[in-house]
Order: sequence, then structure tokens, then C-alpha cells
Amino acid sequence: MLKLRNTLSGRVEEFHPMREGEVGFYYCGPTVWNYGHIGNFRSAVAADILRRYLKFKGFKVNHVMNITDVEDRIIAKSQEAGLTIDEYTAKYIDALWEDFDALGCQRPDIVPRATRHIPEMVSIIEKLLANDHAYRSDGSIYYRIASFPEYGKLSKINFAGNIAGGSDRIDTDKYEKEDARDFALWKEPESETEPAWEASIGRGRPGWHIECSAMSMKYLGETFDIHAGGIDLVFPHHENEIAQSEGATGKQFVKYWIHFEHLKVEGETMSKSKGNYYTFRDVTAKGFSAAAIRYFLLSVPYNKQLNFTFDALAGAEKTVESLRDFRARLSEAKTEPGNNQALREVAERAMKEFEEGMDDDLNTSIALAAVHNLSREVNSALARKQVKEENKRELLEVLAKFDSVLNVLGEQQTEMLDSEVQALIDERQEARRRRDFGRADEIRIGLANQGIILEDTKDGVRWKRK
RNA sequence: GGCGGCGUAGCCAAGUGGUAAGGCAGAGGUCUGCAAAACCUUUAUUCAUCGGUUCGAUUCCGAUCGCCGCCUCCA
Repeated sequence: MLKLRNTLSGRVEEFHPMREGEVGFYYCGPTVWNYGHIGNFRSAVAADILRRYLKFKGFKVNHVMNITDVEDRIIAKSQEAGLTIDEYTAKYIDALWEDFDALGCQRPDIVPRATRHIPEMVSIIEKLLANDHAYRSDGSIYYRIASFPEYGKLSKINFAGNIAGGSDRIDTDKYEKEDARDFALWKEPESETEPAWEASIGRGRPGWHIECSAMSMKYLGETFDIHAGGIDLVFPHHENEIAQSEGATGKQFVKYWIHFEHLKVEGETMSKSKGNYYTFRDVTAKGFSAAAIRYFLLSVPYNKQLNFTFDALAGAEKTVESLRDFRARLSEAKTEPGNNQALREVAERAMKEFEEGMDDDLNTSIALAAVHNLSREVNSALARKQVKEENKRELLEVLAKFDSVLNVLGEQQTEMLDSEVQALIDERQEARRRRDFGRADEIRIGLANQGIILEDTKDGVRWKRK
């Protein structure tokens, strides 16, 4: 039974979807203007693991991920560049999909964009105006937080001694609001050139929060199962989504709120001024593989802060390589017919431990320990020729099942060596038979320089690309 | 100032009121012509510090120190 920590209750709860066998899953993805830093991908990979594990458990997942493209900073930057919103965001969105693919994150089923859902947002704002959850002021429309007593139920923020009381970070004079906490649903354009839409509620553009209410409810219904995102979105973004959605429909908006913890870099906050701000592409440019980055990012449960260091990443690189070697070794192993009962039990236990770990609020550390234990025990059995045909088939299935969630093993190498290289390998085997080790080593070193690593085993020569 | 999280071996870290998972790195060994890979053994008398509760605490409580996050659009 899958259990998840629900930010709403603050507890780990059993997960039961509203509809048998089917899950509505909305993930607040990265914003375009700040896209690409390695922290974005901790969240993206965590969302991917959650989605993949739901499928592992047999659920059909309707996965929606938004890309915010109407937001003050995007508008400012696109105007600076003299571009439309679509022109400005296009290259970031392309880069986002490239990086998603590289990291093995499945693309969502639906990727709605705010600019394409203005009527849906306007419709919610009309409802909120009609039932007094919203008011007009100075050409803009604001949400009246005083009208929604449950406001704060997600973030548990204490407004008495905080925002309402006058945190010095709130500029109360900036807007004509009834209450400093109230937030914009619809903003009047400040200039002629600013992007704006004509609507029944007036000419303007949406506030940041309304898009997620509109788009998630459009594709997943007024109440849906899981809404996920980075922990920094808890307040105000998700809190405001609840106020908007529940204010408009009178129904519970989301059953399970899941929030992904942040990444630290070398024990500190990642920031440009500290010089420890890395994008995914910075890291791959240093020679680390996307698979290793994915492995590292998922190696610690999503609800824990993870400390990003290059030492740890180098470790992840080795770990992924050895898991890939393990799968290759197993699938290439020459086995005899039959079934070794002890190994059947090893496979069953690994599957059980993997699933128990993942069921416990997606504890990937436990799940990976199960994978490593399996790898060690099976490698040991392989060395002793104890793996039979049935075991091999079953163990490869178990590995494939694990990797349907983890997705770090990648495609299996099916490539054939070209005849020239194969001839060298044959020549080396012949040289070894003659005990001409000078020639044998010469060939091995030569091929290594071409990126082909040879390993001598009892069953012959294995090769792999470095 | 308000609220929350964390501090476990060289590094990344899981975890629990009953005596410290897993990975990387290190050491020794097996195998090998030598490697590589793999396997075996080994690496924290101890879980930031100081108190308290308890038969027993790394785990619960309190204090202290350090780090991180949210409190305006930052995953």
C-alpha cells in the first residue's frame, strides 16, 4: 500500500485515488525565466519518480505539467528583448524538453500553458467576483482572503504575527488592496505595450496563481488526486490556488499535496553570488552523465534536503556504471536449464524490499539498497555459476521492473563491433594463447585509446565503451 | 521577528525507544599472464554539544552551537 506525506495534513497517509485505478496528477513545473539550474531537476526527477511509481503500482496516470508563461518577470524580459511572450519563451521550452529527455523524465501527457487558457481563468474570476471572494480595485481584481477562513491551511502560516501584522517586506502602498494579504487575480496593464487580453472582466492579464487553478481543474476535474511541486511553492502559490479553486467551486481542490525539498550545493544555498550556481548543462559540461545526475538526484528521498557535491556525483557515476555492468553481465551469462530456488528467493526478497521502500513515501534510499543487495548476491551467484536459465529470465525481469521506476540503466548495448576491431580482439586472444602478452597488452591499450574497454572472463572477452 | 527542516564514518546518506541500511572512496584477500570487472573480509564502541526522561536514546524532551528553507511571482 503506497503511503505519501500529504502537506495538507502534515502526515503520511495511505494513498487512495478518487477513481479506481486512475490518478490525476498535476505538477507545477519550473518557470521559464529561472529555468535550468540543477535544483529544478531535483524536483523534475522527483515528480518523474512519483509518476513512474504510480504506474508501477498499476495506476493509469493523467499527468499534467504547466509551464508558466504569463508572469511579471517573463513579461518584463520579453519586452526588454523586444519579443512576444511566445518568441521569448520558445527557446527555454525547447531546452526544457531536451533536458527532460536527457534526464530520463517522461514527458507529461498534457502541458498546458497559461497564454492558451485565458478564458478558463476569466471564468473562475467571474465566479469569484459573483460570490464575493474577489473585488475590483483600481482596474485590477484581487482575491479577498478575509472571505476564505481556511486560508493558510496548507502552509500553516500564522498571519497574526506575520504578514498582516506588517512584515517589512510587504509593500502595502503598491496596490489598492483591502488587506495586505490579498493577491491579484487579474492585473490592469500598466502600459499600452504590455501584453493584455480583452475579457468580460476588463482588459488585462492574469495574476500568477490563477493559471494553475484553471488549468488543473480543466484537465483533471474540480477535485483531483495529487498536486505536486517544489516546497517553495507551498506559500503563496499553492495556498492561493486552494483559495481560488475552492472559493469558486465550493469543493475540495486537491486530495494529496506533495512537495519536493530543495537542493543545497556544497552545504550552502545555491546562489550566483556564492559561485555555486550550476545548471544541468554546466554539470554535464564537466563530463558527468545525465544518468549519474539522475541517480544522484533520486538517491535521497524527495522530502529531504539533498547536498549536491561533485564528489557525491562522481560516486553516482561509478554506481550507475556498475549497475549497468551488472545487467550486461547477467544478460550475457551462459546459463543451464533449470531454476535455483535460493536465487528465486533472492529475486522475490529484492522486489519486496524495493516496493516496501517505495511504498513508504517513496523512500528511494531503501529501494536502492534493495537493488544493490540484489546486484551483489546475483554477481556472487554468477561467479559461482549458480544462475540457471529460469533465474536469469526472472532476475532480468525484476531489474527491468526496478528500472521502470528508476530509469538509470538506459538502453542495453546491442551494438556490434566493426570487423576491424573484432579482428584485433581475435588477434589478441590468439596472442594470449601463444602467451605473447606483449602483443596482447598492446592491442588492449590500443583499443582502450579508442574507447573500447576489454575485460577477460572465464567465458571469453567482454567489451564495453568507455 | 514568525513558522518549519536538518546536523549519522573521508564524501553522499537511510534509519529506529533495544543497540548503526546502501553507494562512493580506502585497506587486505580471491580470481587473472598482468589488468579490469566481480566476489570475500575490513573501515562509526558510535549518530553536533550539554543536560533530562527511561531498564535502555542516535531515536523522546529541554538548552546550546552550526547549516538550510518559507514568510512578494524562487524547484
